Amino acid sequence: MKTKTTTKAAVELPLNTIIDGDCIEVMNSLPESSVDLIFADPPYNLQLKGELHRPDNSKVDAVDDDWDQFDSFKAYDQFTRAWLKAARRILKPNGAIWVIGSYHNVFRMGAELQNQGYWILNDVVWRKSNPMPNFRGKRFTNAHETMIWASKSEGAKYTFNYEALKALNEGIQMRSDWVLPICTGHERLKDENGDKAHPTQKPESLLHRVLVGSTNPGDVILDPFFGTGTTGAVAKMLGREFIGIEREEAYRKVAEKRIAKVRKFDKEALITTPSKRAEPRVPFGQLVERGMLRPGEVLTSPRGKTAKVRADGTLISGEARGSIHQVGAALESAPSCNGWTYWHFRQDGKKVPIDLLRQQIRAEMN
Amino acid sequence: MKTKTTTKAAVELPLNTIIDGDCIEVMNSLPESSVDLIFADPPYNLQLKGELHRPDNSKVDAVDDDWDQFDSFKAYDQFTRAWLKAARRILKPNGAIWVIGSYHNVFRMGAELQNQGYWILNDVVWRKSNPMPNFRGKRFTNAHETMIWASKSEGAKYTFNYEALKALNEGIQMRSDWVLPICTGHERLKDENGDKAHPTQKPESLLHRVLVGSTNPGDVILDPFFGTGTTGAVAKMLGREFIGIEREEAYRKVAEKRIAKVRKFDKEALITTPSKRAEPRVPFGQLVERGMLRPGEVLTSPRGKTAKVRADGTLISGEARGSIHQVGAALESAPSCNGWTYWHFRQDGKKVPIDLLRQQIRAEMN
DNA sequence: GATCGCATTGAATCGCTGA
DNA sequence: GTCAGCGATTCAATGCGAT
Repeated sequence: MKTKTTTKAAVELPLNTIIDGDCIEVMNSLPESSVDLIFADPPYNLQLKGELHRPDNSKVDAVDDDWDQFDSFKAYDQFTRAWLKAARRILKPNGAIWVIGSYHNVFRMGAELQNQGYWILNDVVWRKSNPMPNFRGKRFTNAHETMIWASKSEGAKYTFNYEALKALNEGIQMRSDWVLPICTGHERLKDENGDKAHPTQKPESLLHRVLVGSTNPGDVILDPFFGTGTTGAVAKMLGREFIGIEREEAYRKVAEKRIAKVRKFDKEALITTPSKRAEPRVPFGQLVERGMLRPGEVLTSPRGKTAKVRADGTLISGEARGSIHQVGAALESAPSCNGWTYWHFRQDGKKVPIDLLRQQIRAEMN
Repeated sequence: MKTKTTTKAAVELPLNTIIDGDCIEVMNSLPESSVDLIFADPPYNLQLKGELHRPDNSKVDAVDDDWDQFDSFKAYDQFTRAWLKAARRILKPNGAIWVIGSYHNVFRMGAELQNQGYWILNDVVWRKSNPMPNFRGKRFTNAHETMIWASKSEGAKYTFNYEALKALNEGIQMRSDWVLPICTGHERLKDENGDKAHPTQKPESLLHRVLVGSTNPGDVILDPFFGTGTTGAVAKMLGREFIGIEREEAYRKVAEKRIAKVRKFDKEALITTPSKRAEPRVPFGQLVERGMLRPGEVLTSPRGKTAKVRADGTLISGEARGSIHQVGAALESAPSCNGWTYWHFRQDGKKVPIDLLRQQIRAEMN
């Protein structure tokens, strides 16, 4: 059943295309539970009243000048509710969403995400290394934007490439604040007049980190506010599939040209540092069966506890007997214990963790 | 009229005291338009499930206090609406509010601030220099909290001491992200058992920046969730008046004792923001994210060894894979290797060390 | 006395798999 | 559906005791 859904979706989805239209209508036309990740950078300018929609998809009257602040928040909330709902329908159960915004709109998006049952995993701050200064000196330099990362629901098994992100950060786990420059220079797309093609083009570095961290090669990434296609460009580089939705023809044109020029990184470069959780399981008993450890042999802990190996791959130490993990936990009075790194054996006069033997077996398996 | 109000308030307000009671009731009993600034650190509504252990099996002492428990988002919203409304009534027309929270509650607070007509001036990110890591490797390190700074209404003449903040920041305009350490060491208040007196004590450096930036000497600052009184302590140091509201007797006692010890204008007691002029760390992965080096690109060593760049900022060369330093060391059979000077890339037909790219990034950051 | 190393700790929505 | 067992997982700072 699961396979069928996946296949069906893969066939029907308009992969690696930019769809013209209103993002809510387009998303509603796509099959449900078909997308791995959504990255959304919605408009937040309240002047764009004409782009707002009521929940029934009718357009809000743009000519109405009598809106007070409350009315405009209300309209913005309706718009937010509608597109987040459409987005949630097409997300796979283990899919996730990223939204980005500033203080003008991010609080309303965050609250609505929670209201709809999305489960917030982190809020991530994009700290701009070269923001525009506040010229009037009346406020703090607006030097960051906020992203929210959420799974479709509580308890969902979202993708998180912990080791790859840690590698990107030179061995230290990635934090919720990312220091990256804004999009300038030759990366910044220009129109035929030489003006910037899009007012809020996001840097590719931002998407690189998002996609390396929360998708796998081959995943389908949808961007309902595609703009000039940063999401698509980075997805293509990284060997992911994308679907873009954009209603402005000028943006679609720029994006298409841009993505056509992008070259996918070669396969070897796309393989990132794997998670240990994904490695094949090796029962401790196999070390005994293979004679790497002999029944009766004594294992030691870092702090000098000892246990004896038994023929069935269990350990015995005083009253405690059981798996390498159980006996380790019992001796340390700990809630749990990783026996693979806890127990050591003697090799060439040195104490070596038994995990080394497991690694040997795993190497043979490849 | 304005003068009269101010005088009246000054007479009636219970300045520099900690009031016992529910903050909503107490605020409703105070005269309207009488307070210059409100700083609020409300319960975050954390929803913790089981216990959490560090990798060394020690147990994390989590925030599981009764005052942080709410039945639902609806209940939390109701609470938020009520205290923000009470706060707004007692604010002077040109007064302002700061609230602080995490992704669990800050979106709901921000949206409600806007709904009530407060006017958001900035969201400010407190980037913690020493946050608690993510122990299970399932998310990003939760390394920041968010503050929202808002005036009572649009167009109000709020206080902003631009020059003072610029001076605090070594002559550079203050940004919306502040790097400050969490509250530890001697500043962290302990109870009679030597345990932390409050689970979420804020650092004085944070309040110092808030009060220097958005109040003047003599201003009245109210904190409806006073806790152990960081707001009061810093207000006293800086020659401001405070009003604290706190319903837990234990916290009030600690706060009173603490504030009694504080000396006004004691230069030595003033918190100097640590000026970190050390060279910022630049992970190699950032060169890849930023497109300065592309996945698949080949780096060379002075003696002709080669390695390929991968998307997660690691290198691969034959069997060796890992950081620029690890792979360099492996190829040279050396105990260590500075990958920044060891590895070169081609630029204009010449071989250039990748350290040049790091220097470019650092130059941008200053 | 200075230095080194080890233990402690902080607003946290912190597994997965197979029987 | 539940439940038990395997086994993966941490950074910066402070403070204390040993050298």
